[in-house]
Amino acid sequence: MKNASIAKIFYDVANLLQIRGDNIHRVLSYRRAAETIDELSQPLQDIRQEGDLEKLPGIGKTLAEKIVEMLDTGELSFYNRLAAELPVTLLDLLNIEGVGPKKVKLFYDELQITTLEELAEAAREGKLRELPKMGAKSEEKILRGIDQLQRQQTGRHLLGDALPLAERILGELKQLDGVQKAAVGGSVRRRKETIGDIDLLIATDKPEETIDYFCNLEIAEEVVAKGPTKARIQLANGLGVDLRVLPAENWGTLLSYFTGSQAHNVRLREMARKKGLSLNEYSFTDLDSGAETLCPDEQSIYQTLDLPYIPPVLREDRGEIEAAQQNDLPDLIQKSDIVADLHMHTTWSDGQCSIREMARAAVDRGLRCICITDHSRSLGIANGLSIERLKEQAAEIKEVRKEVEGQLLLLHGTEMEIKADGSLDYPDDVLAGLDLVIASLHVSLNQPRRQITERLLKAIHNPHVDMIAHPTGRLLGRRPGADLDMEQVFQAAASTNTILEINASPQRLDLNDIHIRRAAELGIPLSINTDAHAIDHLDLIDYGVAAAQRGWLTAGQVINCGPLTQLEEFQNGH
DNA sequence: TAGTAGTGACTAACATTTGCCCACAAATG
Repeated sequence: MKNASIAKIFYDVANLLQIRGDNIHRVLSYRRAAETIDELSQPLQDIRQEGDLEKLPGIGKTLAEKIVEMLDTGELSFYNRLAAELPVTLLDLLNIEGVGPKKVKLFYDELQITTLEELAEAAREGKLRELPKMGAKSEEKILRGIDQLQRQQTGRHLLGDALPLAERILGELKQLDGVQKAAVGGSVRRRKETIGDIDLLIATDKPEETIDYFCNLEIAEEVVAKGPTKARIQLANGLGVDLRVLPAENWGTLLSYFTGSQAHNVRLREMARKKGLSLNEYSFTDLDSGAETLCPDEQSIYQTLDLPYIPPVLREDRGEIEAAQQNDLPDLIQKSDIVADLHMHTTWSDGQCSIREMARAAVDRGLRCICITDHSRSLGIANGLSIERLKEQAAEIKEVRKEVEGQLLLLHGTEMEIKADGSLDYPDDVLAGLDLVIASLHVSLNQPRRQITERLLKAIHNPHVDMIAHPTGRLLGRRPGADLDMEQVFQAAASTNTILEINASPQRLDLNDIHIRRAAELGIPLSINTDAHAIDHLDLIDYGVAAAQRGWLTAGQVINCGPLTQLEEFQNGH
């Protein structure tokens, strides 16, 4: 049984217990365990074999036993008992905006409602308004919520879509009279690969005008909530946008609160309480005297808690608080550290620009080195290069190289197919003539775990292969990526000193943050590349850098960081 | 339920706003 399925069952158990009205600590325990499992980089089966299940945070004797049961039998008897008691379709109702465990229980107890359809019907017939604490407005809201759910508009959105949108809206609000500070918060500020909604923060002395303006934005399809300090709108694409407005004196606490993550905030607030303080989005309050301390910036919050500043990308309660306490936070890689982009395409295969155009664009962006890596012959759909055309391309690269000499190191490589049978697309003697060989999986990504893992390991062990691009092949929100045994992949990459790519394309971000961190722990060389198919794509490097930061990387762990010596040393070693 | 105490019991819980119905549930980080 896979980690994700086990986590799902724990989430379901937590929700069923909550609907049943069970002890909240019990509920939170299951939820915490599910979150822990979701973030693991290794299969639970492996951890179990090491006997380390109970070492995982939030997992003790009872939950470890339940994990073992699921690994062995594929099911959980405790869950089955709960499911016999309460219909599992009740869990679907929790996905409706405005419906939580208490309402679900109310609908079930009073009207025997168990499914979305039954709830919608009861709402249309006006039965819900008869229930205590319900009314006509709640009924309408539930119908809207169900409609939205059925139009599939509640999923997560790509950071690559949300970030530009957030900055555009913020840019407009910044122009308003009275606005002193403005920022994007939430998971967008933390640069999570996907985001649930956009959070915007404004410090102003004219809150009412700001909120009115926000609620009347052209793109606002619906105003979901509107109060004196807070408003929420919904856009046509289903994306929710929250705005929180406070005076500038509350800026630090506001920004911190609205940046999250929730888990990080809870940790900070617990620490505050241990110091006899209460922390909220307005200030610190002394629990004895009631005296308030304002924080004009985030630094002063961490200072009050005796911590160094923790950058937003790390605020996930994945050990950053402990690291901060020991003054052991990583010196995170920055975009300015990147001097090379080692994976990009041209019109020779499926790119939109010539070698010359890509080279000039790289120079314009201050890069010192790029590698042209068009697709190989078997990827016909992308106009992959035959051996003959690869040689012709080498000649053109030689020409352009002269033009940019002194400004840019122009390398000639390939993004070579690892074919479905595990063989490589070019023979060794061809590979030997290239500056950099990237190997990639594009086809037959659905092969069973053992087969596709073996296929990738074979490529890693080929002495000519320098790098594996977008290792899992996932496309965010579209396909999950190959079912690889990542631990085996990491061990092989570590032993052969093969680079693993952090593909910066917002659709991929592959490796992900958790895998990045694990790979770096094992000393595997990493490379952040754009996989650009056009000049503009070179700018997507920001997303790759953000992913690397979320994986706790320093510049020293990334091969395409300056000076170029790191790269040269690597090449000499291969 | 997990963790810490010390082998059966106790404690742990962040803090807010909004909507909507009339005191609370849901949602936000």
